[in-house]
Amino acid sequence: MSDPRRAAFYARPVLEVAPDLLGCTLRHGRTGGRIVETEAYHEDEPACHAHIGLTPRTRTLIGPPGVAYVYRSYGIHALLNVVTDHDGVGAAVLIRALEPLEGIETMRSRRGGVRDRDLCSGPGKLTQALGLWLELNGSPLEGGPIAIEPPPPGASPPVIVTGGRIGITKAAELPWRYCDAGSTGVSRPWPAAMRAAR
DNA sequence: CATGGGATTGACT
DNA sequence: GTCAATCCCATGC
Repeated sequence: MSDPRRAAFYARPVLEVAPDLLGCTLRHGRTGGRIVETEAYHEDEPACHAHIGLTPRTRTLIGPPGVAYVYRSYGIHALLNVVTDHDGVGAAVLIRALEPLEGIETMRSRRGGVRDRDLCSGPGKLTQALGLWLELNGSPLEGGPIAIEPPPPGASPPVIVTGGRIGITKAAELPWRYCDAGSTGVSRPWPAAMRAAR
């Protein structure tokens, strides 16, 4: 099961889905990029929003898989997750970085003059570059405005390295961050295994 | 009803 | 390296 266009792709444990998304193409409108960094979150560990149970905020996260969970971070940024596992289990993959592929001019105008390599090199950056906002919370990833597709034919497969998750204070020791060591688009700081591989 | 804390980023020293 | 911006929502009184 490696085709994200099939619903069963998302109805799996989050630790399987998170690495499988590396190399796939994320699209919104005429903008899109190759997913090069993800993180897994699960209700059993305290860094996950769903750890506290069902609230208005966590309804999407705990609901059926295969939809987008978009929330506001630090009052400023929108962060994109894909919901995984079964209905009733709070688990999702945070999309942390892309390598820009399509609609680069549009991304540049939305991102205000940063270097091309920084257009999507962070979870808040990529939502801005793709024009993803909070209204897309709950959108299906099949037949909706957001699409995730398998790697294009001939694309080099991701070199997957893992590390601790970024920017959290709880359960940061879990190695649930997945990066493509072959990409320069990964957000800082790079995991130790990735620095060693370069 | 008041308060506090982020799954971040960009500007500045 | 430090730090402020900014707002939703969970929590506590």
